[in-house]
Amino acid sequence: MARLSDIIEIFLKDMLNDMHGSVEIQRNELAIRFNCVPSQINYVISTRFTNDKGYYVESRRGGGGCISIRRFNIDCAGDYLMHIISAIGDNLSQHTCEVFINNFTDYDIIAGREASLMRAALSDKALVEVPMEKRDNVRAAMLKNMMMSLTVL
Amino acid sequence: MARLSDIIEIFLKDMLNDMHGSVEIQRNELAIRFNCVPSQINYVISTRFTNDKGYYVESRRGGGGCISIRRFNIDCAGDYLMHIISAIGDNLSQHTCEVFINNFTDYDIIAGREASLMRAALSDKALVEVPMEKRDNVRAAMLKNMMMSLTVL
DNA sequence: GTATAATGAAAGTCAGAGAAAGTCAGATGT
DNA sequence: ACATCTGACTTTCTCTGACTTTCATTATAC
Repeated sequence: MARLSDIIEIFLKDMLNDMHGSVEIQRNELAIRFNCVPSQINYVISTRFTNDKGYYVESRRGGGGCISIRRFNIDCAGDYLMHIISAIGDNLSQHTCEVFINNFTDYDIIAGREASLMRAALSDKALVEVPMEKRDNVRAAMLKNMMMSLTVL
Repeated sequence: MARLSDIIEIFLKDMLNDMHGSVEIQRNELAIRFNCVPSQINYVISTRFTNDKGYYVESRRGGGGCISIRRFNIDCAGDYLMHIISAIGDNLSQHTCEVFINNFTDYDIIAGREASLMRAALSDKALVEVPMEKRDNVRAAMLKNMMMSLTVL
């Protein structure tokens, strides 16, 4: 929507695509371009370009400082998947699942319909009959299992 | 007669028709337009745009937040799917799921990868933590939910 | 000439304000 | 009785500004 954060996020992601997954920006410059306070840039980065969304961010302060954003290179989807699978713990909230699934689509590991299927399977609605205290546990097992099934194909 | 909820319901459904089954609204804006409290919108949505009436509702809070309503696509692959969905009972063994999934692939309703995702999600392995007596029940809910999600896009 | 101090130009942090939507119990209407 | 409506309160997300930290460059001291 008209959220500044979303606009900046898209701007940076487009930039990343153009630059093959690695950009360097100046915080103040970007803030001026989008007519906001510099710390807004930090907000966008810390909410949208986190480590577990597949980004690596570095920065340098002082004169001529800058922020560099790199996207993990996942040319081998299988490796990435295995990495994720092992990183998934034993409990996953519906919300955390969403984050994972969105990443997978961002990285073209799964298609839109596949994402809907996964969301549908993992939703609280589908799992309503599973006792609360087991639900996040079941979700973790399901997500792992589903991701596994993709590495085989 | 002419209850506000009905008026808002009709308004939203007209909007859905105009927008090919998918709208985004702002709760407060709508409340102002109909001169009611914002929570009235929640009431309308929760009573009229439920999942089993064929709608998907999502929302985002915070500045620039919104509510999005999508209608299942009942005409395309929909009729057949809806038929299938209603044919699925309340209990499904892993084996029965297999049969369904194989049928879906045979009739080109789902692709190969989609089938493996579904098998993975519905397998006994993924659902091992779900108590035995609930498992077939959960499976039915999951399969229905997954098939539903396909009718949207 | 080298070492240190001062200056300025970045980026970082964090708490708080603001802007939505969600919840729920109770009042009201039919 | 049941559906509808309201308002107070909660939660989540976004945005801002004051203040801090870090770095590079330039000026000063020896």
